[in-house]
Amino acid sequence: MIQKPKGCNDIYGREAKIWKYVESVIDATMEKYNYNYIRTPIFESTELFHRGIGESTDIVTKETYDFTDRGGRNMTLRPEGTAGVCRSYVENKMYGDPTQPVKVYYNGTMYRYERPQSGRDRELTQFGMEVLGSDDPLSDAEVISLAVNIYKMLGLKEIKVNINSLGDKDSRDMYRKALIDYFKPHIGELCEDCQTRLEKNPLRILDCKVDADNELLKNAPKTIDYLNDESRERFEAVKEYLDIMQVSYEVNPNIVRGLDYYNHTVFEIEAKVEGFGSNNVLGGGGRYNHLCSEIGGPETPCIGFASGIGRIVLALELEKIKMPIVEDIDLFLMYVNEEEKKYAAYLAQELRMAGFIVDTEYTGRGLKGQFKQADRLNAKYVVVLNSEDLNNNEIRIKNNKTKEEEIISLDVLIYYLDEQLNAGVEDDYHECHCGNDECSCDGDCGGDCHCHHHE
RNA sequence: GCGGCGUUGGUGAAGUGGUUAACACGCUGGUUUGUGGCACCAGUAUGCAUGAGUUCGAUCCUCAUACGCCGCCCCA
Repeated sequence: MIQKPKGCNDIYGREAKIWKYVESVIDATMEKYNYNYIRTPIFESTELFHRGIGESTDIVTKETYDFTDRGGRNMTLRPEGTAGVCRSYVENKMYGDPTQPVKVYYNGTMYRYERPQSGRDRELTQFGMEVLGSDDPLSDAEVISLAVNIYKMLGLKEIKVNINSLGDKDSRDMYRKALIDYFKPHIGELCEDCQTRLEKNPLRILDCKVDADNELLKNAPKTIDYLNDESRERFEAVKEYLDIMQVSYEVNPNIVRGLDYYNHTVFEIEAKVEGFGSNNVLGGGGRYNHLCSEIGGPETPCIGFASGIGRIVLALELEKIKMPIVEDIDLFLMYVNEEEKKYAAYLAQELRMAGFIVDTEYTGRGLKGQFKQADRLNAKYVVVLNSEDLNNNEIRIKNNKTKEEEIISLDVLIYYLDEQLNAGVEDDYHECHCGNDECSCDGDCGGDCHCHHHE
């Protein structure tokens, strides 16, 4: 049997409906913040990622899907979204648009050649946003608040923002040096991995799980202490805007992010979810003021965020969060003989065009099997087509919940269905997903609740 | 890239070196020749991830490969 490639997934059925719902919330929230959808290629020149992300880490050298196309060009399946967006910004000269900054969001598949494990696939779907062309701390705060609000609109509770600042290039270099100086005399007390990290990527030692309880780590120099005045003021401004926007956060000096291109603000957002394990980070991002110039564009200050949709879907399911997913149909059309089947074909079309969700029988089941099928599909109404009725211009329609059957004129079928189906529409149709326990909208906000502003 | 464990019908799964691979759900048909969801009856894997080997004989033992889960590395 042909199997799907390692680390890839088929998403279908109920899970697919959850995905579409999550994506619809993302779209709606992005729209409110005035971020425009952008689609960039799934593969790009290998060079884009090498220059953008940096050669230093393992990431680019061995963890991407590289291939040579028939023209001999070196291509790479995108491992993340930011580089492609920056390339597009530069190539399309968006820096010339009068409406700076450029605010965009994407949602697409990324590819990483890694050994799959919990919460980590080779093909994954991420959404993210980027603000290109602003160094204003307000844009940092806005990106963070937007990310938080998407999670909240989805109904996730206990969202925690961890924020840190790496400072500008000077601050970062100073800090890196300070870290090496600090750890070097104690190198023997670190785990094996950290000993190699010391030269390669000293910042990551702070993230180490093995040495997490090591006193050495707890007393290590903090990025914040090495910020120069300008960087420090900038970080304070970001935090102030977050306060004003009523986004709660925690300064966590161990957040460093893996990539070279980050500076100033870096952050990760985690959710406390039962069953999520230690790997509970939903997404993260940061400021990257030099990436655009690195790939040949003008120096452009940017900030962005990215988050895996698969993990969000998993979190929603684990938390058993109610979602407005349609899992039933309006009407199931049943028939027995060929004449009735033909009428079913005609009627299904008519009703669908009139706006109803209609299904019928395609596998030759008997009437008994068709009733079972109607139940499996959660049909609200069933119709058993009958030649005699049809000759009398009549049709039997049965409420599949109350089991009451009525014989009505074919001419009023659409009107009848419309009336019946919309009768109970006032019921608890919308669940409020603002994520605020104190919310008083009682679900009548139509999914459009802004009550989290009153927290 | 390294390591541990796993893979049995549509599904959940039991099982054993030896002839018919349990049980349950589901599905199909019948009892009921066009109004079901109950009940009863019947049918439903020449097949136990794939390939090779050991053996008189392999789903079971060995090895390899693929995929999965979980760690490590790395984490965008």
